[in-house]
Amino acid sequence: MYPLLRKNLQRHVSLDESEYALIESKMVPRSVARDEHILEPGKICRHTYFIDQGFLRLYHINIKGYEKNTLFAREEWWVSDLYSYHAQKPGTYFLQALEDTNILQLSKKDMETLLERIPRMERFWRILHINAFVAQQERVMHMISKTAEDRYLEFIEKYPDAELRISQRHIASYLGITPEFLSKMKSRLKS
Amino acid sequence: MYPLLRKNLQRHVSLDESEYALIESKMVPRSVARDEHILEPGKICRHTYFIDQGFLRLYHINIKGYEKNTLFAREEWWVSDLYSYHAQKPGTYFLQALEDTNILQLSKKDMETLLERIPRMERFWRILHINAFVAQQERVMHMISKTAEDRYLEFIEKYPDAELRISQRHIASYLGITPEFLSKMKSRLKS
DNA sequence: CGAAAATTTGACATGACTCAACTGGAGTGG
DNA sequence: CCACTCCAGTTGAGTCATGTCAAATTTTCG
Repeated sequence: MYPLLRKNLQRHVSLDESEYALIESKMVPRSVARDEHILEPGKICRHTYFIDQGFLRLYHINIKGYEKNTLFAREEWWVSDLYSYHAQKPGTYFLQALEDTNILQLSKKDMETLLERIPRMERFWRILHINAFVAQQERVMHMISKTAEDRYLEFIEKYPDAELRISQRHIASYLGITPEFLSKMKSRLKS
Repeated sequence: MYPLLRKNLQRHVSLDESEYALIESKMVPRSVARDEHILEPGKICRHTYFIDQGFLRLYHINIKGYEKNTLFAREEWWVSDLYSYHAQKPGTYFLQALEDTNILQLSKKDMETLLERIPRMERFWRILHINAFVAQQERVMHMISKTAEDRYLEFIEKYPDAELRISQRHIASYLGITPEFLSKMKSRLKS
């Protein structure tokens, strides 16, 4: 049914057919138009999302009123406002589609069911969150020890298609710099 | 045996006596002198550590040769070079005691055993890593959207005892600024 | 007490931001 | 097919936040 989802699950755990079927039965497909918001601050994040096709950004608005991208998510990524989802309390993030996107959503309640009925799912989520934590930790490390230029170069190396799919101002916001400064950096790099 | 460990486990899962006993049997106490290193880059992180008493820092050395603190860990925290521990590949971090410290260490192999014999442990680690991820994500958010001064004020509010236990240059490194600049900021804040 | 390390202070340098003007597509409607 | 608007991106001048380096001072600890 959802080959990309299977592939993703198989990365970390092996499941039998009936387990796959159960998981797939809980995943609700949904299509989201470009620019549409899936999540807004103050609301409780009731689902976690698996991206089958497309591109999302998780962002917040800082004290000065600027949008700041916390995280991009592409095909085969899971995304949600994890605090809000886990605690079922109002969240702080926006989640928005940057392209027309197809997601599979899993409610908190169905997640609990899956965790009860398929114990290996605990393992899957544990590993997923370990990886997510490691990635965030690395990003913190880069923020505190690298210059904006290094961070940019690393970003385009790590996500080679990013410049095609994400506008420059979103990349700048992700890197923690202004779009103007990114533009200047790029022209400096070219020469 | 280890009341703090029990308290920590109870935060997220409920276990029976025999399960506690099994867990405690795998935790190996170890004391670490101030300034001693538990972990160094290039080595495989073979244990995860629970801090019973004391204070550690996880840090790395950046391209310019400066130490950069990625994370502080105090009593009741679990810490390791998570990537290295999980993948059992050479890591990139130093882990060092900032005070005389008592830790309980759990080897990767014993961890696997615990996960097999106490399925609820998967849940425990999943939740722990969700929380860790959320905390790191928040830190990234602060790095990209707040000034150094705001980050400092937030830091001392969040860790009121930090200034007593951690030297200023370590705090500066954690915040991503130089010790000199932190010093200037503090004198500005006083007036 | 004395040496080494941590912190403070100051002068100067630079990375990164702000604001405003300009350029150059990508739609949209006539 | 043109004129128009609307963004995103570029460029430049001036400014502010933070870094660098070196010297002075204080604290820590053997």
